[in-house]
Amino acid sequence: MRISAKADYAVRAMVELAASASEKPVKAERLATAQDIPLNFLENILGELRHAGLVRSHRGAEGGFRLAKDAAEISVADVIRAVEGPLASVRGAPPEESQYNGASEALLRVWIAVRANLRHVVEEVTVADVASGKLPKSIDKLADDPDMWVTR
Amino acid sequence: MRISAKADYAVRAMVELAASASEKPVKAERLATAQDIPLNFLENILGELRHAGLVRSHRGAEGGFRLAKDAAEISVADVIRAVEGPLASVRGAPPEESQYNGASEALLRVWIAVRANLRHVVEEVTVADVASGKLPKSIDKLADDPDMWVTR
DNA sequence: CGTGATAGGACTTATTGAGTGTTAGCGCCA
DNA sequence: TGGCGCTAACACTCAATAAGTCCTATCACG
Repeated sequence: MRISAKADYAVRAMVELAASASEKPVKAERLATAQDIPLNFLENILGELRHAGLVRSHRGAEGGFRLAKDAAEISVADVIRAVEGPLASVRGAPPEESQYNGASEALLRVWIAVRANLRHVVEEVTVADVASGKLPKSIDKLADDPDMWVTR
Repeated sequence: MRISAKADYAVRAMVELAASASEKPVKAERLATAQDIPLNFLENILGELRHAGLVRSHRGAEGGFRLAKDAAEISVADVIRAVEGPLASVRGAPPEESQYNGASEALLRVWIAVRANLRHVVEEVTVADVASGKLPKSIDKLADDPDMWVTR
């Protein structure tokens, strides 16, 4: 039920990369200062993103990172999965692996529904959407409800 | 993005309490065996639920726990908040407290949308719903999509 | 008054988030 | 062509939190 710092940083770094979209690689340090992320921690994250095939890296003086594919092809969910593993796990494992006895049998369906709603958001929004500031209509609609801006 | 063991256990304990709905209090040990929860950890959780005013406890030979109010008046969100604090935080703080620079400005709206969709599920489902196995239609609809049952 | 139950800490242990330091590869330039 | 400054890559530490255990006081009822 919480979005980790790692996931937040990873998405922000990807968005920044998308915004600096040229053929020249972007240095990790520039990403760090632009998005206010601890540099060393960011390098860790970039390593995982590279491992997942979301970014390409280049060493040397003119080195840095660039997106491995078009920003519009990368969803927020892809980024989160790359650094955090599966979305919406229960006790660290996929919901369907848990055993629910008797009275709480229906709880599994609740967790599945939570996951479904979560996916609807993060799978639909792409890195390019965030970078351009233009979110899909259905997402904007959710975020426009003033009730959702209060902490409860 | 994960449901903690504590939250899962707490909801299951509440559901079990709702299902054993008589005037007699239910002993912690019975809840533990029925829902397969470590007894000592469960006692911790029940303490927090009591503190939040969701359950009433009774000591002594005929003691145990019972719901403090009607099961239909208690949402899953209430239970989770009692043991975990606010739903859907970003880096441990409410999303609206984070600062998003430049390119990632729209990201805040994404996290708000995530929170909104999360709330729609857990605020709507009550402990009574789960105990009876009859979830609200909108939730059932989400859980019926076979796509949502695969881990991705 | 004694049995059986909750109350509620204090105390391990494991996991993971967060951050640091070191190593090794690349490209330029002398 | 050989070294030097730049970069990513990787291994590692530290801290916080989650998960689970254990112990002792306290209370209620028969």
